[in-house]
Amino acid sequence: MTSDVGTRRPTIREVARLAGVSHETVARYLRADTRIKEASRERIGAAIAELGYRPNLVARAMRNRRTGRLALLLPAGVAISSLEMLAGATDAAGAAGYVVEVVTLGGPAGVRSERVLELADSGLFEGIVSLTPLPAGLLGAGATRTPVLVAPHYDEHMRGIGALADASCVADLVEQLAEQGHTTFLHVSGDYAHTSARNRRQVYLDTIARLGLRSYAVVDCDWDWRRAWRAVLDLPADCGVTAVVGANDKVAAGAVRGALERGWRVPQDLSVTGWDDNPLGAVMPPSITTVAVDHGRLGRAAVSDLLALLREEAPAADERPITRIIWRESTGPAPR
Amino acid sequence: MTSDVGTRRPTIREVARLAGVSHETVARYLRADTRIKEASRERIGAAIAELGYRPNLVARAMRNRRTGRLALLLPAGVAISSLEMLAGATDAAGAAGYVVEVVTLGGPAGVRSERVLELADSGLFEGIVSLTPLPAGLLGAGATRTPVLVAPHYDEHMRGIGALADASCVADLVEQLAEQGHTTFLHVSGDYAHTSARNRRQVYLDTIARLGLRSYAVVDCDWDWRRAWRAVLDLPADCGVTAVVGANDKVAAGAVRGALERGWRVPQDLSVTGWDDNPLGAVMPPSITTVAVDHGRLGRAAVSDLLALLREEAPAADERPITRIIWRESTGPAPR
DNA sequence: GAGCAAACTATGACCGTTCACAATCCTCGT
DNA sequence: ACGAGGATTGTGAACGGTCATAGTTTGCTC
Repeated sequence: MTSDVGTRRPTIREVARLAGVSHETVARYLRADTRIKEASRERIGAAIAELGYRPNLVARAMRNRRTGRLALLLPAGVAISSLEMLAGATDAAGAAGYVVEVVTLGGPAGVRSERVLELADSGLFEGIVSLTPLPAGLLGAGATRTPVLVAPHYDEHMRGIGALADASCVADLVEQLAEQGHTTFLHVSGDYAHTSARNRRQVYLDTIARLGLRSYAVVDCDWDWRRAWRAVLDLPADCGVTAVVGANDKVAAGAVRGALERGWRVPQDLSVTGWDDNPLGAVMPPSITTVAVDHGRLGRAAVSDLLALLREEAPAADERPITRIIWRESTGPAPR
Repeated sequence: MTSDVGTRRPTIREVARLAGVSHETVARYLRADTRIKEASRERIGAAIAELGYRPNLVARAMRNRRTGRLALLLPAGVAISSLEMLAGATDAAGAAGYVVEVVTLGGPAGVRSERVLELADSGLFEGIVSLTPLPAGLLGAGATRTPVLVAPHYDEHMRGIGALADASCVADLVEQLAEQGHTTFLHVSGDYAHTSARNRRQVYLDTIARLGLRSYAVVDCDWDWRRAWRAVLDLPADCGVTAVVGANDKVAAGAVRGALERGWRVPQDLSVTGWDDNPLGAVMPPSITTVAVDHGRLGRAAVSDLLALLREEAPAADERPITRIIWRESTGPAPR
């Protein structure tokens, strides 16, 4: 096979000339058309091998309007929170014969919208999944000529919302702790600019109220473990708090650290829960009870929904919860 | 602006007709050619706005052979180890006006090579960065018509090699611990199928030998924290080990857990080091001394090198180390 | 107001594939 | 030997831009 960097690639017509057939017959060969004489088939195959021919997908896409590619939009400057989500998305796309392109969108909102429109009309993609919200105008019927699906998992700053901010597990956590005798709780929170942080606090407060429990305080930690640490260190000895609900594993670990530093045992004197299932949380002494979020499934679902949109089918409903509590050493029965 | 999903997009010629100029003048307008009369410019701008015209990048790429896209190859089924690396790659590409497409390659080696060739000749990409090694045949001069750069950071199973497996920091760790009086060490290792695990062990052993220190044992932990935990629990009381070098944060945390469980204090009785800078490692009591690896820079460098290849420039050398030790509470002077 | 260069604009081919349709080649039955 | 009709193949026009080149205006000088 002859080929060199920079050399013009052989075209379907050159293959055809070498094989002694018309270019269209070669095209038929390439699309595995069965109605080709065995003799032609062999000559074409030989010609392709000899020239090292490979189809030009750009030309094909131009004629076809089928590119086999989906775009995954991310706001620039903010890392996607989860690789699993990306992996899930590429998996789902791959299974359907699509390839995913990760495109980052930079600049102010106006510029970003403009780029989305460009992408949607670029002919490069059959569909677009955006992990960041888009201006309403872009989504109205007919605003773009390519289906655009906004995955309802992140806000414009890639802060989890929707399913990612679903805090219902907090209710389970509090309920189960209450069953183990805990009555006075403390919540160490995330940054309230994050919907997930707000929701966790709210469900915490609601559940406390619903079950007639007591919340000693909600500490605004801004995801910063030092504040959770400080808060636990500063708890009055008679505050009665026996359980801390953390907005994520980091603040939970901060709370654990504070407790240990003042001589409290975890969980004998204080139970602590986290969120995110950081792998180290399973190892550190004590290992941390946490909530695992199935990001991979969210990614797969986003792409599946887009593909459904492309095929004009109804999106597949998936009622399974994407969060799941993992009970570990940091929680136990209330003292006494 | 009139536009509907599925509607054919307006072409440059329709814009030209509406503006009363030739299609080529519109093309000049689009490429910001300055030599256009103000009057024409205005009419063209108005026509573009009215029709909602946006250029078809596929058609442009076909004529141009310039797509502005780079492919980033990953073996399917293996999650990329680091988002930062991906973020770095897209950053570097974005800065140069390119967009990165993440393509996963599945199947056995033969099929994968074939897909790489297809991609290289597809006309879709101006260059390809592969994070997984490719068969030697694909890389020889002229095997493909598109530059392919294999980033030397991962092996075929996405296990870190090259810079990612650089274990030279282990020498620094051991040296500094020796300066603090430590003489007898233990290494809790990773899976030796990983070059990084092998290198860390080797540099550990070499440094121990070079400095005339003693290695009590190398424990084959396979990245499993339970084995590190067990190993520390089972250390004879008189073994003399005062420092544990862990192949990553998880086994390090396992070692810490083992030490605490048998009543040893960390770092007063036992110093422990990890690797990877897991964020929880900074919080857990004691916080873990670790090695941070700058994945983002590796991603940026891979793309920069590819772009240099495209421009036929020499790749920019960057001699800064990508690893950096972060000293934390889990290490301290040797006891007594 | 003719002459000329510079500024601007138009024309038609071309990139590599697929599509729609037309043409040719066989294989039979009669 | 001939026509029918299926099997196979060929032809030329699209797709929507850019390139190369040629053509038309315009502005200026004398």
